[in-house]
Amino acid sequence: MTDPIAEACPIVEVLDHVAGKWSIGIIVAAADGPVRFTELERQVEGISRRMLTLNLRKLERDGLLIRTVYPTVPPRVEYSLTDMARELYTSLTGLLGWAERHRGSIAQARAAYDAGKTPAAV
Amino acid sequence: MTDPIAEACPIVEVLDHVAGKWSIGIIVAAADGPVRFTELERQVEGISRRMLTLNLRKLERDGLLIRTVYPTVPPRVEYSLTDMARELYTSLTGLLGWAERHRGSIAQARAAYDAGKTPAAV
DNA sequence: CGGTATCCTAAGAGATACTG
DNA sequence: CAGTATCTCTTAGGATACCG
Repeated sequence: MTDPIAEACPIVEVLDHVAGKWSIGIIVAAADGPVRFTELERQVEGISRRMLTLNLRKLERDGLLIRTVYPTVPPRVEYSLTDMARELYTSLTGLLGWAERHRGSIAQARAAYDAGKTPAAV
Repeated sequence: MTDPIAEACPIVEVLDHVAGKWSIGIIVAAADGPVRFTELERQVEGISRRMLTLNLRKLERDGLLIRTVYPTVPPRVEYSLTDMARELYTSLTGLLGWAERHRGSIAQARAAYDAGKTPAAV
C-alpha cells in the first residue's frame, strides 16, 4: 500500500490532535520560548481556561509540549515545545503562510458562493 | 502587529476549515485528478455520506473544490482541486510527512504519559 | 498562579431511508 | 449516482466558581 490515501487515514488522527483549532495557536505561542499558563490564556485569544487546559494536556500527552513546574510560592508552570513540536512548527508555518496568502481569496469565494445561493429564495 | 500570534488567530479560522479531519482526506483524495462522490465515499475511509456532503460543500464554498455536474443519465459529479487547493496540498504534504515520521513517537509519548498517570490509582 | 469541577449549549458526526 | 432529510448521540466548547 503505497497509496497515499490509505496512508493518510491514520495520520489524520495525528493531525486531528495537532491541527486542532487551539493546538495551532498554542504551538505558535510557545514557539519562541517557554510560556506560562496565563500568558497562553492571553495570547491564544478567545480560548477558555478549560479548553486551554485540555489542549495543553493533549499536547503534553502527545509529546509535543513539556510542562515544567517550578515549586515557587506563586506557582510557576512553563510550557515549551519539544524538538518534535519545533519540527511541526516548521510545517505549520507553511500552512499558516498559505492561509495568510489566500484568506482574501477564500473570503471572496465564500461571498460569491453565497451570492449564488441565498438570493435564489424566489 | 508583526506579532505572529496575533496574526495567527484569524488564520486559524481558515485552517479550521482546511485542516479539519475530513477536509484533509478529501483534498488528498482529489489531489490526483477529478474524483466522483462515490469514489470519495470509498477513499476517505470512515466518512459518512452526510459528512462527505457537508465537507464537500464547505470546501467548494471556500473555493478549494470545483464541482462539475455532467447531466448524463446516471448523474455524474466530479470534484477537482482549484489552484489554491493544489498549493495547499503542497503545504499539507509537509504536515502529512511530519505526522508520518512522528506518529510512532507520538504513540510512545502517549503510552508513557498514560503509564505515569493511570497506575497511580493507589 | 494554575489549574479542577461543574453545568450547559451548540456543533460534529454516525446511520440510514428516501429521491430526482 | 449523488445527494437530501431526519433522528440521535457524542463531543467541543464557553462560563465560571472554587481550590491548593
